[in-house]
Amino acid sequence: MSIMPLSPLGEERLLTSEEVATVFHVDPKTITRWAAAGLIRAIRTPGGRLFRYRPADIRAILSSPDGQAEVVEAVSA
Amino acid sequence: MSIMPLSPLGEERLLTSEEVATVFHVDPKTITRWAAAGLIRAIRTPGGRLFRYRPADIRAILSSPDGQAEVVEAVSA
DNA sequence: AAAGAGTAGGGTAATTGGGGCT
DNA sequence: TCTGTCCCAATTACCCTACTCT
Repeated sequence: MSIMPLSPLGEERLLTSEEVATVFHVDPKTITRWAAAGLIRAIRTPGGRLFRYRPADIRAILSSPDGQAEVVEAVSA
Repeated sequence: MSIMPLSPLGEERLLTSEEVATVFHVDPKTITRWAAAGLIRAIRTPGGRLFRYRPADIRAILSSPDGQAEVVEAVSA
């Protein structure tokens, strides 16, 4: 998988838990934990099984010293 | 360079306290102290327990004669 | 439709960071 | 003052299984 810049909708391709885990250098399980705990915004696939993440949200966390990326919007629920 | 794979966001993977400790040949605890004291920039995981560091920041410190790497926002993507 | 790959969930052990002390 | 080690609590990592996605 290479660099697929944008999705057909013109947005950046969503990241998988494993990809986000790679960024933070943590276990993929930890990412799903953060998502489940509402610590990071996640998008659930219609099947309800998978978590996907917006690159912008991840970058926001990386830019925050506290890792507290303001959850601008409450998680879907 | 480029032996180190880039993360899905196009950045280098973050380093753990232990990895940074290895670089400086000190105890990991010392690294977290530096981070807590603001001597080196650190990114906390959303879980709030772990510290992660940008390779670029560490390199900056290593390149600085006094080890005084400005804590400025080095990266602006 | 079937098979293979990938990912989330559960449970438990290990690691990490905070505070205190040397 | 700064660093390393001890104890403790919370988070994180690794095991296996079940279900989804391609």
